[in-house]
Amino acid sequence: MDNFVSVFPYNNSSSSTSPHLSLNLMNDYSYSSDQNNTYDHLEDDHEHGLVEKNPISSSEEVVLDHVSPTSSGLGNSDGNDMSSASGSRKISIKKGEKKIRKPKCAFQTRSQVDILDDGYRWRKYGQKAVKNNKFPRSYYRCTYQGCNVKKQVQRLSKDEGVVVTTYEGMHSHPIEKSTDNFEHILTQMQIYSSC
DNA sequence: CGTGTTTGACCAGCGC
DNA sequence: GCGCTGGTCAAACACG
Repeated sequence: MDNFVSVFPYNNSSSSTSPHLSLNLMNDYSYSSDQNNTYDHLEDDHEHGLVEKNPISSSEEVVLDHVSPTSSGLGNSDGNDMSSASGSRKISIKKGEKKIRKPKCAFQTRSQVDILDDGYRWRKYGQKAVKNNKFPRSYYRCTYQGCNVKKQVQRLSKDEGVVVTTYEGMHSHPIEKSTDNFEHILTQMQIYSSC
């Protein structure tokens, strides 16, 4: 099966497959554990006018959700401090020091498959059942040496056709295999967002 | 044999 | 303090 991926706009009004490509990008670095439906709020954000439209070309459209990133973005995203080869799992956070959350980019795609072939090589390192969602969330990490980009993939239970992909970090290396559409999308993500 | 997946366990944060 | 939840680890396993 080949990866049919149609990225769709948030407005469900145009749920019929539109010929043009539209990407919904959410800069989401601040969700916490009380956010049961992690991404449900994003639709609301869309209505709150947080969306910038950045028409890239005649055939593609990027819809950005900007949630005021604290840091200046993922410019130094290769500094994913999570990966300590020394066995300590979590980041140790000093007292009184606020937890630094990595900016995340999340976007929804309407896809038959969960895994988007974005040209990078990913290794799955976990899967968890998510509250209020009958589909599990999968955790992937880029296998490129020194690249600690992570992504989470989750299918919405209220719309099984929708896959939410959350990227954390930015790749410090070129795409390994070219996939035209996604390469474009990722490039735009890196340009237009601070993710 | 190298690479990727599965899955149970572990840990930390948060709310009550 | 306790339980719930999300995120990660790592051993076992599968596959080309």
